[in-house]
This record gives sequence, C-alpha cells and structure tokens, in this order.
Amino acid sequence: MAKTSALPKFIQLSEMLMREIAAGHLADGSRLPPEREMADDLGVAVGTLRKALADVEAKGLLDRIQGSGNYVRHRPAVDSVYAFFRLELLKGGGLPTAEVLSVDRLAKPDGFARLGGDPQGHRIRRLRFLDGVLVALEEIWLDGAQRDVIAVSDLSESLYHFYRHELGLVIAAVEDRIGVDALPDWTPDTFHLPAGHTTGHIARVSRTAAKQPAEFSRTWYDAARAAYISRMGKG
Amino acid sequence: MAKTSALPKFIQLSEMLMREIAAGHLADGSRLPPEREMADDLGVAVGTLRKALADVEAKGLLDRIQGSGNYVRHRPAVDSVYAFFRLELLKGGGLPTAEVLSVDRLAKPDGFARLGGDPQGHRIRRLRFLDGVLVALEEIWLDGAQRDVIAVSDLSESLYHFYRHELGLVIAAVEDRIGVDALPDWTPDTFHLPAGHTTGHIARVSRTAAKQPAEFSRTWYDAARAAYISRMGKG
DNA sequence: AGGAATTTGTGCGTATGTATC
DNA sequence: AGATACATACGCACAAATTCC
Repeated sequence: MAKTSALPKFIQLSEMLMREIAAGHLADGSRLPPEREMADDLGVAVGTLRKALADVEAKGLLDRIQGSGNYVRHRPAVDSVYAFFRLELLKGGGLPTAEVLSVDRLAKPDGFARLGGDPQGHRIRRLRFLDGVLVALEEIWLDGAQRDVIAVSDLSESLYHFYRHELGLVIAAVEDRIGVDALPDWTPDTFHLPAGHTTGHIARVSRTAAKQPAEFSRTWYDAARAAYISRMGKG
Repeated sequence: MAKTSALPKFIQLSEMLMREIAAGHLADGSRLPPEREMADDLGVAVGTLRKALADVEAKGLLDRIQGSGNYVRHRPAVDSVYAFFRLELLKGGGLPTAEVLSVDRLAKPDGFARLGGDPQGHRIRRLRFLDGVLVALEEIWLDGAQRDVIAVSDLSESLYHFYRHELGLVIAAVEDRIGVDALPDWTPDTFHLPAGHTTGHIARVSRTAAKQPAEFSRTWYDAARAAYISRMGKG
C-alpha cells in the first residue's frame, strides 16, 4: 500500500493540542494529565509527546512546570486567532492575526461533495497576517446544512468558538489544499483585496474543515485521542 | 566531593558553540562535522548535541539542512553583541544589545588573583539590554598584563573580536558571580547609570573571563572540545 | 518540618525515515 | 542508485522540582 508521508507525529500532536485549547475544551489554568499517561493513551513515546508539548509552550498556550504539571494558558489575543495555524507553524513564529473578508452561501465547487449532504455551503474568506504582514488568502467551506445564514459579524471571535458555540461542532482535522489551482475562481480580483495589498509571495490556501459532533463525556482529550488514533492507524 | 549542580549539558554545549562562532573561528558558511562525529568527539549523546544545535539555530547563528549539514551563519548585528549571552539564554529570546560604559585599569579586587599574574586589571563595565530593556549591569575583568591601555572605542565591536584580534586570546569559559555582594563597591551610584535608568529588578552580574592562548592547529573545535572535556570531567 | 510520592527535565543509545549529494 | 547526513521516534534511567502526607 502506498504510504503517504504525513506530517511528523509531534507536529500532528501539537496541532491537536492547540486545537483543543483554542476550542475552549480546557479551562484556563487546568492541568493536563501526566506526560507518561498521556503518551500511553495516545500511543506515542514520551519523548514525542514532550516535543509536541514544547511546541505548544513555545506558542504561549501552555505552562510547563517541572515537578508540577502542564497547565493550559488561554491567551485571548492569540486564542481568537489560532483557529488555523498550520501556515503559522510552517513559518515558525510570529503573531498571527486574521481578518474576515466575506461570508457567502453558494453552491459547492466540484470535489467538495464529501464535506456534507447539502449541495450548498458557506464560503468564508479571510486574510491571514503574521506580525502584520499579509501571508495568505484563506478560504474555508462549511456545510450548508449547518445553518441558513452566517454573517461576518458572527465570526468576530475565533472560528473555533463559532463552530463550538453556534454550530455545536468541533474541528477534528484540517485538510489543506495549497496551490494556484486549488480553486479555479480564486484570483486577487475576485477576492477583493483591500487597497495597498498585493499577492506577491502570498500563498493561496484553501481549507476544508472536517467536522465531528461534540460529545465529550469522558476526559477532555478522549475524543481528540480517538480521532487522532483513527487517523494514525493505532501507534 | 561536593557536586555543584552545573547547567545542563546541552546548554553548555550551545554556549560553547555560540562562543566559537562569535569568536570568528568558523568562516561564514562553513560546515560543521557530522553530528555523530561531533557527539563522539565531545563525549555526549547525539540527542544532546542535537538539542544544543537546535538552540544555536534558534539564535540564528546556524543553518541546519537535512541531508546536507550544519552551516555557520554569521550575523554581524547579533554577532557583535553575543559576547556574553548566559543572561540572554535565561530569558529565552529577545534581541540582546550592549553599551560599554567605562574601561579602567585598576588594582584587582581580592579573590581575582587566579585571573592572571598582574596585580592590576582592566575593568570593563557594560549595560546589557534585551529588546531595548535594561536587564543587567555587567562587569568584566581582564588581566592587566595583556595590554597597557584599553579605550572604550576599542570595544565598539564584539568583545570576542577584541580578545581575538587585539589580544590574541580566546575565551574558553565564563565564570559568573551573580548577587548583591558580588562586588562590594558596585552600586548604582558608582556605576554612573545614564539618566532615566533605575536598578529595580535588575541583576548585578560580575563576570571573570578565563582565557586561553589561541592555538588551533587541528580541527576548529579541538581546543574548545579539550576545554569542555576538562571542565566536564570526561563524558 | 520533613520525607515520600509525583511529575517534569536531562541524557543516553538505537533504529528507521527522508533529504541531499 | 548508492552513500552521506540530518530528522523522527522509541524506550529507559536518573536528576530535579514540586506536592502531599
């Protein structure tokens, strides 16, 4: 079987952890389980988990205290913006911010069928900044069946919080399509860039958010762990 | 024998490597030996060395390229200021800068005898900044026999370059004395702080630079390795 | 107060994957 | 295509800091 080379485990882990934190599943200041226990549950080595935790700490979303534990640290200014951070991870640092340009209910493009049953979807277009520098045009599709109307003002907070509190959904994974032909109609012209911005050196990123009902009856990371393991094929 | 708890090995290693780079022993773009070989020579595990190398890369002084090698990257703006960086390491990030306040030839204080044969020494006093914020008062003593007169203008460049090119010396290690009573005469008054600066929350750091003749006939890191191993007690 | 238990930090060695030459 | 070299991952042992009894 063809073995598609995925991202390193420790990055997948850190992304998952940051998603969980950004989504608000962990109260500010709450403590994570011991590293060995977590590593055991997730089916990875302690060292791998530790590398992921170090990443999360570097992003300022976690306090690691020797002899005590790993404590979640909510940072509103960042938290509201860390919805999609893979791009940020690739750049290695910088303060990410986002600006919602438009939200439209449209017929889904071809190839987006598996997203949901509804032939229509909500198309969210955002500008992504790192340290104030425009680095990406972002397009996200939500299944149309979730809601009839979404306004830009609905998305003033974190996209994750919107998913969580308004739609009752939790993001379990993110699928990237990066490239010029990710979406044929996606040009700077149709994107209506604010004056002063050009698209030189800017990647065009199309994202499809796979989703999953929010059912958390056990420990906070059980659902995330299940999704992770099913994706990884059991460590 | 009393076992003084030293800094972690990987930090000692990264400091040594950064000293070597800052001292100009490696040409810009030159490649380090393979990691296994270096780790073997230094008597440490590959993982430990890799952690140190990652630190140096994070400081921007090294490019690590998979399948190719570790390449030295001179960054003048930083390089001229990384002479003493332990304080910077403790703060974890930030752009360090320094400002030389004074250079005086004085009789050495008690306890500095082992520094050299001369009863007199050059006292260098600097202000250390991180991201423009004053974080330390620094005092460095050089043996008086090395030179008769040192002017502030001589130190406009990196202290390491001064040691290397003007005195023919190489810094092999740094001894720290941190505390209020490190030097009895060291008060904000006698230090002549520029207006607007106070000493609140500022550590007073006294440093004595142990030195070693510059003889490099073998590979670039042989001397540094010897000093490191003799200090560590053979890995 | 103090010692044991808990939990993270450091260090080592090894095997395997992946990019470069 | 083979060799070289860095990246990832695993597991273990011990140290250091904290917490708890």
